[in-house]
Amino acid sequence: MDYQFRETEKKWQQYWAANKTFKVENKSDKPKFYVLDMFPYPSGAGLHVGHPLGYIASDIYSRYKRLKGFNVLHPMGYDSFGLPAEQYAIQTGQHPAITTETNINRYREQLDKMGFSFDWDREVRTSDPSYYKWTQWIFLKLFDAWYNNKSNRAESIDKLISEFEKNGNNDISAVHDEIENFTAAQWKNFDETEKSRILMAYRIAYLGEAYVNWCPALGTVLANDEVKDGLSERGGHPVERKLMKQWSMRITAYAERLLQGLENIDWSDSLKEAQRNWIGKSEGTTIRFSLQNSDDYIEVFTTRPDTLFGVSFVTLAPEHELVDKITTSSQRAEVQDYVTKTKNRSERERQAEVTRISGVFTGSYVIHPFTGNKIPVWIGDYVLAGYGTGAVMAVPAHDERDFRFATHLGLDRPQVIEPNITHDFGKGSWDAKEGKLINSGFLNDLDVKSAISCCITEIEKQNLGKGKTNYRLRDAVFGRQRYWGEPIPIYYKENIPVAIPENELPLVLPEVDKFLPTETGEPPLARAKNWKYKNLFPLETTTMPGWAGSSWYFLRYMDANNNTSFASKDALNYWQNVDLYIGGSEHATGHLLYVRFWTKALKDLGYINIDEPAQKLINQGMIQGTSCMVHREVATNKIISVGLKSNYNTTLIHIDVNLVDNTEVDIEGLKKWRDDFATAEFVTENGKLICETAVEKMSKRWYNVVTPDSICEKYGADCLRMYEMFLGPLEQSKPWNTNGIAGVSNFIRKLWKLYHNNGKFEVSNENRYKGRIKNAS
RNA sequence: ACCCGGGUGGUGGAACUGGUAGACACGCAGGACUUAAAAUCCUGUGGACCUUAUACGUCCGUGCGGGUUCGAUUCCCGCCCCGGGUACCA
Repeated sequence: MDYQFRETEKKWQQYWAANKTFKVENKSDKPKFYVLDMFPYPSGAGLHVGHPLGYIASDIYSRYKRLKGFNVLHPMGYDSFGLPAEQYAIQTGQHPAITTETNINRYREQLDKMGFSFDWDREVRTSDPSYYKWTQWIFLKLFDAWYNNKSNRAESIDKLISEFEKNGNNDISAVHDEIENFTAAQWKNFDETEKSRILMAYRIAYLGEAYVNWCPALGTVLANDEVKDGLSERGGHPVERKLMKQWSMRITAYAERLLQGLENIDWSDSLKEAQRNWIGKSEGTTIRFSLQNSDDYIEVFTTRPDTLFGVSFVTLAPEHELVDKITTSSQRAEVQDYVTKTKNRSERERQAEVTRISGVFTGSYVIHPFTGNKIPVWIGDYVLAGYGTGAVMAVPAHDERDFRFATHLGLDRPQVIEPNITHDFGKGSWDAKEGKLINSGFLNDLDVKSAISCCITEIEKQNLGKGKTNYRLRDAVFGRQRYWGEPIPIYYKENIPVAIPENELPLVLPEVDKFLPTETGEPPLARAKNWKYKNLFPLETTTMPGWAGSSWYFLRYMDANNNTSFASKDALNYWQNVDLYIGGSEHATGHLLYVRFWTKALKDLGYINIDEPAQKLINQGMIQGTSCMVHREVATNKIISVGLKSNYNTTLIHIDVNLVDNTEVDIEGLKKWRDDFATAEFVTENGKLICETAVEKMSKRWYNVVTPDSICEKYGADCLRMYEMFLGPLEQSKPWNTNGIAGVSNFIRKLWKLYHNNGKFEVSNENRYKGRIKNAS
């Protein structure tokens, strides 16, 4: 008799569920251990075999830790707000809540089959009002907070207001948007609108302005992904870069702490490196270039003030606010033409296509602060509005992008650094921070490093600018022009944004007739009947982004059913933070930065006492699909086995990977699978049709999706779990290939047989080898 | 374009700090057992050459091209290909 995995697995899965074997308490004499998986977005396609890889690893570790005497928190839930459900709703009219519920049920069924030891009593769903109530609550806490540079933490906005009342904002050192100075007396005289505007410049969750890809025809904002050559991918409508009011999060206030915090956590070096690069700390200085015949100036940020004497032009981003102002009448037509063309290309395209250099002269000049020379001001789309000041001082001899721009447009490339090795300045720039300064006035003969500090000192002395640390990290836009997300708990009283009192949360997502923007381009929530606070004040119509709910879910698991707080103090104190976090590396700079940010902010405000969400993190690799393709003769319906393909002129057709055993195609199955194969003629080798294989992303499109259910059905959950672990190092990406699974299945059967005789469990102390092997011990 | 990974037999992969490349396993082939099959056990298994066949032996081989070294999968330089990310996919 063989191992009957179906009965055995079913029996134990039912036992675990009935006895709540994996339910965990928030109190225990045992030491705690928190093992967390990145929770899934419940998509309509269900789980494929790639998804559970991390769950299997974490489940094994959880079980191990339990056996080692730990009280293990190992929960699971769903990141259930998101675009696909909304997109589906737009197409079918089906409410996203219904699709989401269906998908979750399917996920749960699949997860249960795999025998995970989750404590399902702690399940969370980000789209559930009992959950997003607290997401909204956290939003309000961040709305009522500002970042005090003196204490280096977020503090309550009340403290800031009382400081304004006492001393105005002169003594305040905060991370904030640009704001004029005012005294206590002035503050007291400001009206509500003015006070609101000023406070908004300080709040951590704030209504600010940000550039977005606005598509008037679709009435919505698009991701860079959805924009191609200034047109929307869907429909091909024009898209414009537009400065729009947007709820945002002042994550930049935490740039330095997010950087420093990496030192104390056990995450992979590559992941830390990715976060460091994303934060992009660079030290340099601002410099103002006065415009000729004008009081205006252009401010640039540079990390290379040593090359200041090598500036041969200044380049503005097409979106720069001065573009319109400084363009001379003779250049106006050309500039306008260029600006409309380029500023609507996505940032991605602008950076990616370095071969497509373009720029246009504004007609204006700035004055070099040290030489007094006239320097032309250009517009170029390689300069991004969102980074630094949206303007660069171009030093073509010592910056590669400036070099390309200058060469293309025939501009000067004055050399100011003499490299210590020979370098052909006709062929490229010398970017290295090495060499001796020449042609640089007071900087001559200095090495690069001393020149940098010397120049900053001089710039500050002459009040031309200020030494500054710049971060590439930008504040995170927090509003989305979408339906299926958390409503932002804000209403407008005479255009002043006001927080909804926290005891009135949750602000529940309203019903709408269609999941589309209104005719006037307002987000879908504007369609809701009477979307007003107290029937009077209009409510915010944008919703929160996908990362809102996932930025704190690890805390909710600690006390998932708490109605009076996001989690009790006791639970928070007991569980602290995640000991082992497993998830995909695609979240390296999104989710994993945001969750660290919220953790630090919540700590500052006194709600938790941990500084980092996860002590150890492992990125499981992605499991790719193995696609199968058959050869079909061009213009006929002959399917050719691989070995014979050289006799024919063929194209490759993807076929369902489930119809293939190794590389042999199940012809009868193929005929049933799609009509065009039913009538096809098959040219086989020894009666077999052999196909080609290729490694591709696992996706419906390539017919290479293998579901865990089908594997569990055929081989059992233990076999699936063991096989996935056997596939190779957890961190590495690897293609799924069902071929090897028989070996694991055999192993499990052998193991079972070792302890069973005629289907009965049998273990004895007798020496199995007694009398069979000489000198057996 | 930029940032982070990866590329080793038919397959998954191993090789620790520069020291016998291919551990371990899957698959495949041959054999034993069996009426037969399954299961189990044993043997072989990077490629080419030499050889009747073995043994012995020779050459090539870790994406490509160079370099450093007595010695390179490992270190350096320059490329190619694949995956992920690039801020409104999650």
